[in-house]
Amino acid sequence: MVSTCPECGNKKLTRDYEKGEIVCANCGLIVEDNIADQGPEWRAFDSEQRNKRARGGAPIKYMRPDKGLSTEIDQYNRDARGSKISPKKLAQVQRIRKWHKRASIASSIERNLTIALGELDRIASSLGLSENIRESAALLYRRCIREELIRGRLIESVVAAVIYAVCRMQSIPRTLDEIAKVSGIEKKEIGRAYRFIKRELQIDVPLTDPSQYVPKFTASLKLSGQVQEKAIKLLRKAMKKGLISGRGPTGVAAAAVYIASVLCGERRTQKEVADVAGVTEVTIRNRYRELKKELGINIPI
DNA sequence: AAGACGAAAGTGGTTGA
DNA sequence: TCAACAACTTTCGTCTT
Repeated sequence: MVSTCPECGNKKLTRDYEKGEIVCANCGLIVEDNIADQGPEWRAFDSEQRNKRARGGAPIKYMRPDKGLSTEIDQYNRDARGSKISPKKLAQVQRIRKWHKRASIASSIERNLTIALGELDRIASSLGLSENIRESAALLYRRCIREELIRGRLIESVVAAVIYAVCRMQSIPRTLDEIAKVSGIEKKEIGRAYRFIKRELQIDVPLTDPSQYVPKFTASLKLSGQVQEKAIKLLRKAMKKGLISGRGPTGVAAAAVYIASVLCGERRTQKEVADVAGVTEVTIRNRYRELKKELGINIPI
């Protein structure tokens, strides 16, 4: 995300979520467009959701827990005139204080969930994830709250991490890059939150199988199903030879798709494949070299 | 002229002391 | 907390089609 105007160097940028633009407040240059609205999702599909969501309030970025919204009963045991209160009253005040605090905690969890579920829904929609995935993600997020893993972390980054984990567990992996793009959270941050919750909740997330990326790549490159099958077959063989451990799964998948496209006479350039896979040509070449060597593939021109 | 190839240097993250 | 390390990227020169 840009923070200064490239035109005049001004640091004051205005976000216009209606138009989806970030505008320099000084010179009016549109610094970025098509930005994601990070505000909450207001749609409600049933009465339970409506109760949770329709409460209104400011968009996420302005919503800081307790910022000027909550009250607290102070610690000085005085009444409004400043004189000490009786022991009997004192006990009552202490009781009230205790419950007041508990109630605020409960409502802060509520509030947290409201924001988180909205964000979850938004990200899931942008990524085109199924209802099933959303449910699992929501469940996992609730576990995070229960285990108090959110404290000190941005809600959004935990949500993004949860989605990343669930996608992998359900074998429809999304890259950290994709999630970073739609969530507006840095990849680094999501990865950190992901590792953290994985460790704390002791959840088992399987290694990403590169062939899971193949259909996505072949589709964006408009390659036939034949190429897709070929690529997956190549990956099967590669896996048996232990060629994929420690490698980025997208790079391996990209190389397989590239090779398959050549073998099937539907050649795509390395650059084209690299672009849809989100890796560089060099990486494709490196994986391609390894695959070629180990599998004894000879490329007919 | 465009694409493929690979060497070399740089980057960001993980790991183990 | 720091250094070593592997994977990946960037950049660039050369070769091939």
